[in-house]
Amino acid sequence: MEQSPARSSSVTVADVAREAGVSKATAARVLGGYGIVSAKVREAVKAAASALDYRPNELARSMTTGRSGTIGVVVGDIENPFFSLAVRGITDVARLAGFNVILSNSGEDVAAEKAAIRTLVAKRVDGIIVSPAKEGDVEHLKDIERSGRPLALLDRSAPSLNVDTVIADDMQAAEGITRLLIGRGHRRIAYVTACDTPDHVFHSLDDIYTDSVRRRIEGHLGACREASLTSMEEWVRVGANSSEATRRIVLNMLQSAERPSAIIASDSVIGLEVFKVARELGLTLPDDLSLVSFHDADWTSVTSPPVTVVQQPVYQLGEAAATLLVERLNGEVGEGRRVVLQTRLIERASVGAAPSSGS
Amino acid sequence: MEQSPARSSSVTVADVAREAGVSKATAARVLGGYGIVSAKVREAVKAAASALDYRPNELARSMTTGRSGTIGVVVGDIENPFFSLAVRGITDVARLAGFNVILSNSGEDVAAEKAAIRTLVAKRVDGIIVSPAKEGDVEHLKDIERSGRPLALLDRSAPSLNVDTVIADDMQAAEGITRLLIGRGHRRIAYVTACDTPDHVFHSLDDIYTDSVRRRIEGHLGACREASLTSMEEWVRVGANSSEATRRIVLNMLQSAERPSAIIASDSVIGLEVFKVARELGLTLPDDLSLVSFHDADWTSVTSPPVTVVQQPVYQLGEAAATLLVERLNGEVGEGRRVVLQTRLIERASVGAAPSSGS
DNA sequence: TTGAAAGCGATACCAC
DNA sequence: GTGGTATCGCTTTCAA
Repeated sequence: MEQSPARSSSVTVADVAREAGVSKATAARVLGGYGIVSAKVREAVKAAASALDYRPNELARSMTTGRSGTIGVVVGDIENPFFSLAVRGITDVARLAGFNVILSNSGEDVAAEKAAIRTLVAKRVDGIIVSPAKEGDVEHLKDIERSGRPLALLDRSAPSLNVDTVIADDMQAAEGITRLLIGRGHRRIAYVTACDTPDHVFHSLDDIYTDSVRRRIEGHLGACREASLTSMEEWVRVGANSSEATRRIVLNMLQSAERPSAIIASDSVIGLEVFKVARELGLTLPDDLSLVSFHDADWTSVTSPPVTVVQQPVYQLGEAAATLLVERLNGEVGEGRRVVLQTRLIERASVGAAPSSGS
Repeated sequence: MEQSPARSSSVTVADVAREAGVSKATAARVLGGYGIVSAKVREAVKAAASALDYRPNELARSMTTGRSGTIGVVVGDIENPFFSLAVRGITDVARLAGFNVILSNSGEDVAAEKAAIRTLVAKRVDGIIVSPAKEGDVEHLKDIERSGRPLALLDRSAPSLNVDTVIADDMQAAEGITRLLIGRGHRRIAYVTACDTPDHVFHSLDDIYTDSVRRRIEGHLGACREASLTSMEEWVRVGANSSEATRRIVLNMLQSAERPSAIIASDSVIGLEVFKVARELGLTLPDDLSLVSFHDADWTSVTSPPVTVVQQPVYQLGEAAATLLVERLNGEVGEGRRVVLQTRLIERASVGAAPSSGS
């Protein structure tokens, strides 16, 4: 017992075959679970395998079969509850379908995303799911297709890519929020997002390279136009990509002479920061400031007041992306499919009427 | 351009070698970045490689070198902010050290954990980090060691395993909390944890198979004994492993005749549920109920009142585990090391004096 | 410095 | 049914 081989085992099919007194091919058949073998031989091989403590080498198997049983996932930040929930959806589906997941963080940086994908392809993953940092910069994603591997896009589409894509109806959601706010009398509505521009100022939609973010701003501005509100672009704030940056942006806005009466947060991490800053400044929600956030994060329902949010089907987003990918892996062919999941506005108590002093 | 090979590339070193007019071995040397090659030949090979759009096959490389450049991570639930933050710490360190991460969810189920580890070993990951579901059931973890791969334990130790382990000082943390509560006059202090027992009732410490949880309860009960409080075991509630279960347990306790005046939540997911139930029942924190939660989750600081928590160095826990593992991978040998990271009590406003009606 | 050839551990094709 | 053997793409002696 004591002398169990401390050295890496490396018991191979050949060893098992020898022990069982059969050929390597036969042993491989039972160990690999393919081909036809007599019951008697099968038992003998199995016995030999467990006696030797045989461990299959997936690497070798992958090399001959061409399938690694692994899918690669590249997201912006696994620490963000949005992505960790989506990843949970992906891993659940993957496991059920017999796949493992290699997870990479891009930090929303295209260079890192590129490197991650290069590695994933080198590792011969069977397929890849990515949440592209920039919809315009997708040459590396086309490479995936060229390598013959299926690709699925999560939460963000890329117009130039004809691949399976799963997104939420961000535009309608944003429209809905903005209409709600306008209906309550708000005119000075700020939109805060993590996406950044070179000069950290929003000029036009063309500045926004992250698809889901652009669709949201598009919906928001559309609803504004619809209500004949002009120059609302000035109220769009970009660059909230860390809690410090968000804090700075929000503080700045809220302390200026003409401060917004309502803020839309593009994700729950931003929403949380807005909530903190507002409280720090002694602003009362919703009397002094209205707040709506994307993503029904756990905390949004326990604050005082609880926060009105856009509930996104995050887990399902991951599930759907993984499902589409697995279907491709199982032979599905044809045009890239586009799945749009519905969001739902959950009205809580962070939205109130605009102060009458306004416009 | 149009006729770029749609078929899986499969440009191999042999192809590059041919194109460059050198031997396979030479081409492999420059492509693999090892051995000595003349500058001239190196350039020729590189040119040929990019002309052919050569993509290395890590699988084949791994098979000969024996290293896959991958580490496996098995956690209870990536969706839990505790683990997603720890995983972020792991992936950051791994990436810097040149490793990828294969992520598996065990769902705190030993069978799933076993299966995940089996797969990971089959895939020949270089090392594994796991947060064992049960400290007693670790035969499969010993297997990892037997396979010659380093193993590191995250957040939970296993006495029978002499491997690198990174944990927080849960026992002291729990002691601190309980002393604080007792000092404020509390006598009916409930402890709610996700860990379950066969009959869903806590009898003794031996029931608790998850190391970190046991250390916490141990600290808690120790502080109780210290203050001559007896039968505090009756106030320990197990089985809060889903929001529904937690809700049921907490509702039950809080609606009983003799309800606790303070609750300790073993993680932030439980803490959130306690908060929700308390509010639902119209209980005011901290007047009607005091609450302390483990894990300084984002929401704990924005509630009214904000919640007193044990701040755990979660990201650092992941970082440290990955660092220890990488060191092993780089040749470090010897006894398993044990790293204990300090926690810190963040006093906010969810703890108050016990109602005078008590004992 | 470069080349030829032997593995690594499985699968798969083709006879028997 | 079972066995022999080429093969996958790369690394790694060992000679030249």
